[in-house]
Amino acid sequence: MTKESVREFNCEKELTLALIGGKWKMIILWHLGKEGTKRFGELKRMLPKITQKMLTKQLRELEEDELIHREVYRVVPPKVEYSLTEHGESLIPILESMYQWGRAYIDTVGKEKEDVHYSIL
Amino acid sequence: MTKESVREFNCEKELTLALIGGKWKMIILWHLGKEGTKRFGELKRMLPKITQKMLTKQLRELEEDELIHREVYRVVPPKVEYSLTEHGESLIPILESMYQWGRAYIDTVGKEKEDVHYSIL
DNA sequence: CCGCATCCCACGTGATACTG
DNA sequence: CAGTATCACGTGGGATGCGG
Repeated sequence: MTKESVREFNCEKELTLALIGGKWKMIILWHLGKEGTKRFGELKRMLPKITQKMLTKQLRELEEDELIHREVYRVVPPKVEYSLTEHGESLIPILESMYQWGRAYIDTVGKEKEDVHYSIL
Repeated sequence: MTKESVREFNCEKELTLALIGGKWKMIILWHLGKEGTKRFGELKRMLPKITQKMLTKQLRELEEDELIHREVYRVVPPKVEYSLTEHGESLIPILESMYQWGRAYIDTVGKEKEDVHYSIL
């Protein structure tokens, strides 16, 4: 992830998956895409169940991969804003497709299987 | 995954991610989508680095999620064929998008960062 | 307000050997 | 040929507390 790392994949789509596959990454990108620039605390409030450590980690990785931009304002109290980069923006249509595919899947498969429940928080 | 399970997600796209997120699932779906029905052994040969156990596990989960169909022929030696279901087919365009996004990403970001290497096997 | 350090556990994945 | 069964391990992720 940092210096001199090598990422191996069977196919380019696995690279894509690796970049958005973190537990909170898609939803972070989603919020930044739909609502624009957000402060750290705002994101934290939007994702009630995330811990500070995880939010920080996911944001750092997204930044490292150049999907989001991190703007630090040297003031007290500290203020940090996050926004999508061009690469991040270009990912939104894919997330949109995944969102719609998921909805359709629940509507059909979700109904027939009483033993599996999909809970959207 | 099996009986009386509950899957929790922040959003529908996380469900989609959960279904294709296994280490070998996308590439299995990809091959079945591009080349049609395949036998167990054929898939194994296409994914040289996968173990039998993992191939079996990924196939079982894909079947459980109704993305692929498993056809068993009661003959000796055994013969089992796998193919995409309708749900599986409908996923291919998304995989296609992810493939193309990954290619574009490597072409731009991949060039500028000498310290990270993306190796497509 | 934002982030780092530490400890810890669960789970996904892998290596290997055996079977109808 | 197409699977099970066992054992083992790394790491992604969670809880908690400190720091500038």
